[in-house]
Amino acid sequence: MMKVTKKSDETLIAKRRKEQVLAAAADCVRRDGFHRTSMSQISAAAGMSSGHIYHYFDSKEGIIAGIVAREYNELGQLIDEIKDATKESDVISAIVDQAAKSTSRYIDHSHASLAMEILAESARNPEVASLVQQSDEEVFQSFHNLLGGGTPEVKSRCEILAALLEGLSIRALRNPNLETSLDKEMLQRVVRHVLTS
Amino acid sequence: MMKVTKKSDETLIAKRRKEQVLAAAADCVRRDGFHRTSMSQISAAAGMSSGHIYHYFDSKEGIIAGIVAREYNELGQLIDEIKDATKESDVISAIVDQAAKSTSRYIDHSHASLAMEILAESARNPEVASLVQQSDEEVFQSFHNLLGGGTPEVKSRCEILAALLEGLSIRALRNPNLETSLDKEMLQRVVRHVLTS
Amino acid sequence: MMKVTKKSDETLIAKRRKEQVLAAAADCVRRDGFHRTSMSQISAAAGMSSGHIYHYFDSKEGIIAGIVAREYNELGQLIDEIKDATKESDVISAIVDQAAKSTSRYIDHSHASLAMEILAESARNPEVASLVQQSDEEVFQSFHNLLGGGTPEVKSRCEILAALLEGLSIRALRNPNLETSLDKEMLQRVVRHVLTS
Amino acid sequence: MMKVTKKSDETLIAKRRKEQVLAAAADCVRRDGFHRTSMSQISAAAGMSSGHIYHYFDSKEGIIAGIVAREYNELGQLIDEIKDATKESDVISAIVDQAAKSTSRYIDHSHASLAMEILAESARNPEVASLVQQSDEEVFQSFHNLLGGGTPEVKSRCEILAALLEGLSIRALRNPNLETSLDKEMLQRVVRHVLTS
DNA sequence: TATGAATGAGTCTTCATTCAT
DNA sequence: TATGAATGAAGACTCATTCAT
Repeated sequence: MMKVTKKSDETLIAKRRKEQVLAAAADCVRRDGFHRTSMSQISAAAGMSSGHIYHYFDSKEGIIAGIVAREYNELGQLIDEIKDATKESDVISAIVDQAAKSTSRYIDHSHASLAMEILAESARNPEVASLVQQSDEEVFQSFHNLLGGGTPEVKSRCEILAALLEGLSIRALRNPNLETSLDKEMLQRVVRHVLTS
Repeated sequence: MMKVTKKSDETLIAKRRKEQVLAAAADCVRRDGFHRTSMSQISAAAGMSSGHIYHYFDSKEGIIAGIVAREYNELGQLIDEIKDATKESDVISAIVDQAAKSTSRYIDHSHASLAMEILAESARNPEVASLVQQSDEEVFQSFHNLLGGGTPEVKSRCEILAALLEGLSIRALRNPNLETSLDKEMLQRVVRHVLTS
Repeated sequence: MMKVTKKSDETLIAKRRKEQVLAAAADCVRRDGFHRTSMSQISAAAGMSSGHIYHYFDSKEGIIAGIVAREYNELGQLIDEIKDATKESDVISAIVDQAAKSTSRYIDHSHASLAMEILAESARNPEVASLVQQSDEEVFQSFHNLLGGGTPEVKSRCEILAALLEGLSIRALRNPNLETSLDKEMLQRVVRHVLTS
Repeated sequence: MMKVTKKSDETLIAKRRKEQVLAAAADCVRRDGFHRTSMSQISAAAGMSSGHIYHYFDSKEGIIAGIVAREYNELGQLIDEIKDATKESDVISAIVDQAAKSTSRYIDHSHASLAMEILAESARNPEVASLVQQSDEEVFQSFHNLLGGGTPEVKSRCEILAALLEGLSIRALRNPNLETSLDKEMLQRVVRHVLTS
């Protein structure tokens, strides 16, 4: 059911329209969750009739898929930033720096909220699951390359690092005072330890 | 709306019935998520008419609350196990051991799935949020006590440790091969480092 | 469906129990109306389990019938009072006096409320309708007798008088200030005029 | 909850659709009463899907409010007719004539039935009550004006007149032979007496 | 007699989706 | 392209009634 409509032969205008819908939908979902967001909410937020949305997306699930893809694009940019930074410092430091910078993003309620929504959805919905997993694989591939190949050891380090950072989103939801409890320098030292120990 | 009905003056039978409903509902939610689980599914799974469920719970939201509470009870037991273990070894080792043992639980798809569902829900639903946050506070309180009081430093260590472990659930959903990628001994070393560095 | 259970071979205790239920039910209905009054409300108000009510009444509709009958019994008493009064004054004056005394009853919100409920019900429910109509006939019969027989003229006077008095209940619901707007002596003069003009 | 949706900026088509629903709903209510009329009955009678009715009304209660308002509009027209008639005769006679003409309307089972339903509802439902009371006030205002101002005396005459006429609806339900029992000329004389005595 | 646990049909309401315009 | 009227299936919840105890 949930097809990501092919991007070929799409006019530029159509692309913009789709992005407009996805941005609006993502906002709604961050606020209310997938299941509490209705097509009419999305259409209102996107400034477009609900019927017309079906010209760009096959179904509500298609929009979900679009949101997930959109989310991973942002992650891809993170990797690129790290690559750029390696021109001026060693890889480890570049990653540690980037991790430090990302902390606030992971802790942000709005981000955490959407992340949980996507993960919960991926646990039931095979199509969302495969999207999530493919995207994750790509990101990790890039990451392994940065760290000199996907040896088992590097892979494990990456997983632990990712768990730690993404886990911050969970902590943010469970503990509203996380921001004050968490010592960011301690976190940074742990990150470095994970990558180097 | 969503009140956890008081446990006082409930007959033993009523308690069993409620638990029967909660167990069934938790299964459904793990499989399909809150919003895709209908009351009639729950009633079928619980072997009870849908109408009768309302003798034990005020609403579907009440059931959600029950599931959340149930989940935290299990966590309380983990803490107790750690306390017991401290009679035979030092606290740090007891925690590290318990963390190692818990790893597979966090990685378990069924656990991760329910956890994300609860977290996603808590991000929109203030009543679930407050339940989640209160429970978390209690658990952390016990934890701080084990580690000799809630100094800022200890608090931060605990947060980082929790992020790391709970983050494993996220990794499990994003990477189906996590089990093979993750070096558990490396993880154990990191856990110890977080607690002692 | 709606049978008035036979009164023969009922124990005295049973009668009291039925009355207890009817009194409770009438209160509920006055407050909430037939359709918004649940059997469990009635059972709570009557101090009796809901299941047990079915020993005395065949159905919820049977209770309605009981309430209607109960209401007319009260009306019969009014007639008796008039009869008594005719021993000391002429019939017309006795009626006018009784009408004056009844005014406040017709205006009472609680009475008006139950009356409308019964009338509305009688408009749909043939069994309630026949109960209402039979009772009304009986009351009017007595009334005609008081006034020297049911000649067409007397019948019409009675109808007009009844419309006027019962119409006060409608006015009470439509105008919460009826009590102050209505000049009771004017009303009394009109009543006398209806009977004598 | 029960808002009468604003009539401004409604398309003509929407108005017709709403009227279509209200007419259908009023029919259903006359036949079965509010509580026994289901939304699916209304939708069937209105020739419209049940879901679509919610484009025009917020809830079933909103439909009730609409029916009440509709009923009072008709009453407003009565007043207008009286005003027109005063150009050709004195006020009293105009009112007496109109009252005579209205008699059959008040006696009509279908009218009486809906009136009782509305009154019964207004006795429990504050929002219906306020609608009913406001409308009544407006109608009485016009009426007082016709009779040369709202002096206490005039007010009382109006109340008694209204009680008499509206009370006919009650009589119609209690006595199916009212039409033959009631001498309409006698009634007319009483009406004139109420206004002039 | 008396209870209240249990049922399941029925209610209002929402919402993804379609389609005439 | 674009609208939004229209559908109807599905959902949470209520409640009269039954029945084992």
